[in-house]
Amino acid sequence: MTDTRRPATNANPSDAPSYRYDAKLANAIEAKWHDRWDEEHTFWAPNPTGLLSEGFERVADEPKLYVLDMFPYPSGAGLHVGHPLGYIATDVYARFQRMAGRNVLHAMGYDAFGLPAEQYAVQTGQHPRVTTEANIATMRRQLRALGLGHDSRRSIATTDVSYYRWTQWIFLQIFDSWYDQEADRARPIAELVAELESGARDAAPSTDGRPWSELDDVERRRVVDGFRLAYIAEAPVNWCPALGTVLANEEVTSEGRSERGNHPVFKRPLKQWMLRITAYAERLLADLDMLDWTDSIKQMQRNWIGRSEGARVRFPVVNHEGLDIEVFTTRPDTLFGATYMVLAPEHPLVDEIIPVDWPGGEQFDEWLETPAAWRGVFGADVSPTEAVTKYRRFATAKSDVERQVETREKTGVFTGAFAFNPTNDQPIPIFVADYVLMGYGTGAIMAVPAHDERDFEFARELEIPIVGVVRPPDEWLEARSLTPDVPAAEWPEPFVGDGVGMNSTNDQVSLDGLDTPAAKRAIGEWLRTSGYGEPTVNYKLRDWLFSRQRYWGEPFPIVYDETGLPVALPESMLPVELPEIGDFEPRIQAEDDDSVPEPPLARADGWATVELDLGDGPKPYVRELNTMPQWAGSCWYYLRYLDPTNEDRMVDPAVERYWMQSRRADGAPAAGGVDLYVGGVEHAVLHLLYARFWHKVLFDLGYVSTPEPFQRLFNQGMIQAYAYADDRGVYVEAADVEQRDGGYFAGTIPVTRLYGKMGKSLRNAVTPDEIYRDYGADTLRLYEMFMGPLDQSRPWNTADIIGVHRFLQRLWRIVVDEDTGAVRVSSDPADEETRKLLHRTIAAVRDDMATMSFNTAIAALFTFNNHLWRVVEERGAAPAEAVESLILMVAPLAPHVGEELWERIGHTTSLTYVPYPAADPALLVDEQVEIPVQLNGKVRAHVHVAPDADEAATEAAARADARVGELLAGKTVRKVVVVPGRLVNFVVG
RNA sequence: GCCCGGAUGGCGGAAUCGGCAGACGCGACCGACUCAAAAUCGGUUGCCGCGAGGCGUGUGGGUUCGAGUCCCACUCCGGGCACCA
Repeated sequence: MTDTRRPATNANPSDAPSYRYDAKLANAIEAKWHDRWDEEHTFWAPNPTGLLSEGFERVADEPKLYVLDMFPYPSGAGLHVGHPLGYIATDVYARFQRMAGRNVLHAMGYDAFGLPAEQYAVQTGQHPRVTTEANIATMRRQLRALGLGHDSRRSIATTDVSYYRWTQWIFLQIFDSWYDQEADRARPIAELVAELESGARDAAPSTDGRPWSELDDVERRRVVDGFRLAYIAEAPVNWCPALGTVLANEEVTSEGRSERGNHPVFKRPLKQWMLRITAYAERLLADLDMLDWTDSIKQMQRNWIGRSEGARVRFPVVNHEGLDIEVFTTRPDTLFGATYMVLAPEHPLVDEIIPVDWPGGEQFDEWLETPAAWRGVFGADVSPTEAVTKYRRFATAKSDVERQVETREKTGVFTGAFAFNPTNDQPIPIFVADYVLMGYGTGAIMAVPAHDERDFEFARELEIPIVGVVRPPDEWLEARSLTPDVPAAEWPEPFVGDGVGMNSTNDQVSLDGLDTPAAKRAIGEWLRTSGYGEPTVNYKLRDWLFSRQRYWGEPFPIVYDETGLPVALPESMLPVELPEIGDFEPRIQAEDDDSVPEPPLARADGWATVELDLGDGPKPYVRELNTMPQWAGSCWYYLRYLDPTNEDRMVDPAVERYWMQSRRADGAPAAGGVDLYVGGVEHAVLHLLYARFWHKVLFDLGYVSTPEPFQRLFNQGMIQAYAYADDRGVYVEAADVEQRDGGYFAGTIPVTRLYGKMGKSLRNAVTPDEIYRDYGADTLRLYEMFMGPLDQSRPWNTADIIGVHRFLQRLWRIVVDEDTGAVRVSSDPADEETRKLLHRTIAAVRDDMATMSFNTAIAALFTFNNHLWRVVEERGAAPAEAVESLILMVAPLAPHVGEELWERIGHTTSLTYVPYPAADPALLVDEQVEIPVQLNGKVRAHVHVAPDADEAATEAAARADARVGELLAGKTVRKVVVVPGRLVNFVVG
């Protein structure tokens, strides 16, 4: 196999026929049609109203279709052939749907804010705007060459001031909203203020019990700010010193490194903007059911949201009247078995509960002396405070990477304090251990070692009592050679499944004998009545950390007054333009530097502070100096495509309704507005979760009409490629590798073949430009669609391209004489065979195009193309009806050749809106079908029958066949299975 | 560890409901054209076997007249999550 050798398609062009479809001709045709489409505004999709409504009457009766790509980040690296796969697919689909009578909206924009542009700008010393615009121009040119049918009027970049003005506007809507739990939706903050003022809502829970009327202005603002969907919080955040910025949880890998750049990330407390995505956890989870997404993506979102049902339980701290430690547990039924508690090292209550000395003596009967192991490994003479302090230092010094790599041996230290197990008032010790995470639940747990792996391990380590409160099923015990009377402390491992309650009775409640679900209900009831807790639902999802210490992002439309509290700028002051500064470099910090990071915008002289009149006279204000994360702009671009020139609104409501009110395949109203969204699986949680969240806020506030943005999501696979490394493991340029003598060689150096992502790092990138040069864009399009199913990853193999190129050559040759350039199409009617094959092809291709099975659509077109070529060879020309249909069917896949041939056979207008061929059902049925005859399930003969022959007729036809007669001679037929139209099977003895 | 997805010729891949495995393309082989080669065109091509025939969809079992497709148990590969109480 010679993957990398370029077939000499045009090796000797001077010798080839003058009018052959080769790369040179293809390039000329393609350039011509790009210009024509631009001039004729071929792909402009009219809106029902507004500036882009010209020509709407033409499509007023057509159903709309909104096809969307995940818009690209315009990187400086340029494209390789893997990048446009999804764009080609959506273009083929959109072109097909236009011909099938839909008003199709398909546009392309650029997600242009963000880290890489800024880093590149820093490296080259140029302003990020300059490099970004250059990158966009390059990418536009490369994508234009593919002939993508986008409505160019709707192209936006998130960095356009006219775009991010509305990103800022949306942020203001989020800032000016709160989540009404009873109504289960976001509402304007003004309505909350009204409720607080009228007394309809009690401010007390957030003000130490003081009523609204007794609060001063600043206190009132604090209360209201505490409700907002966008709020400032001092919280442990992901700090990436190497990038000089904080990151969202979603941007940190499981190895505790930044997704961009793979730098270490540390937790540190910082004051940052947060968006209250957690308020939407349940809806983000539940509404997944309405979407046509793959199960795996839905599952990834479900896992990220991480819903679990359980209970909150409050444990009173011994000797601290009124102080409770609240925990979340999914197994409240094991509460009687809680023999200790654990707080996360960062838990705020740790400092409050630590006693001066280790408990001992008469203090507690059970704990005559604090065991040495509980005091930590820091020496026997340290105090509880010292032990905990040292342990905390030990825990935080471990980076997330180390926590990951280590064998997860449980470590921890006793705080010296106790809490009462509320079921029996027994004091249980409270530990600090880093196996409990501050970021989940309440940052504290009740530990039930008999029924939890981690607690069991920890309890074994520190010799803490293990009390079984769930009797395992007999099989579990038998598998471990245990009997029911063996105490849990002697089990080899904890029992974590469902069983039957035991040792769980007090004066008020008994779980003994109850199965686990019943026990959960009973203890939930008891918690509620006793006041110790209540059943609840907990989510892994955290609020979205929304500020970044970067230059190249959207400025917040926020200023701070003398109180230090945030003030939203009025809509009339938008946009807040990104100021020009000389030095946009982030301040990179050392890993141990814990000074407050300085955002680049702090260096914007004359901008960072500003005098404004926000209604109470001119006053000095300090601007918010952080910028928004890259995800902000990508959260709503699909809405701006709808109405990109609207200066008064984010999107006109009538336009929004027109494009976003959708129906599902079965005709039912869809939850999401975008009919088809195609993109890579890498955005499964980040972008797709954030965009759904923003959409739901906008839905609650009445700015969009659907609860979800994207009805159908399609994840295209990745184009991968072989890569080659020498014996040092260094990658060599894949294009230079040859296969010979059963091995691979770069020159004379033997190399080994590997397989992976296409790109610079593996030195195996193939660029679209080289494929245009050697074959043309239509060949590239066709090849990418023919490689395999769109949702699968598949290897690029340049050698295979020749196949689809030959297809186009043959198609061309059917219509155009290669030597003379003359068009040859016969006006004679097509023969029977051709017509039947044509209509069968139409039926198959239409079907496949609608389901995006482009690879099999192309296979069917190959077959028909080959047939028509034989007709041309036999008769000198192919019948016009067949040629026209073939051109129209190929056109969405290879639009330039399609248009050119369409024009050459005599049409003067683009085929973009010509109806896609429809199959005549009468031509799809055969007079005779050949069906197999099996003996004991093995095919032994074939017979011809009418397609509608019934069982008896089919069996009779089979028996009448001479070959079948021979086979059955002398055998006893025990059973005959007849599937009319499919087969006959004789079961013989 | 948990949750998804996948495994079919030399290669990419086809195969509605369980009903002729390998459509279509690449490659390979043979032939036409050519002084020759490339390009182009035509034919052959799952494996074993001269043939009759046999064997074949990751492995082992099962259901069925019939299994790539359904069920059970596994292997390997890819992706996601991971001390989530």
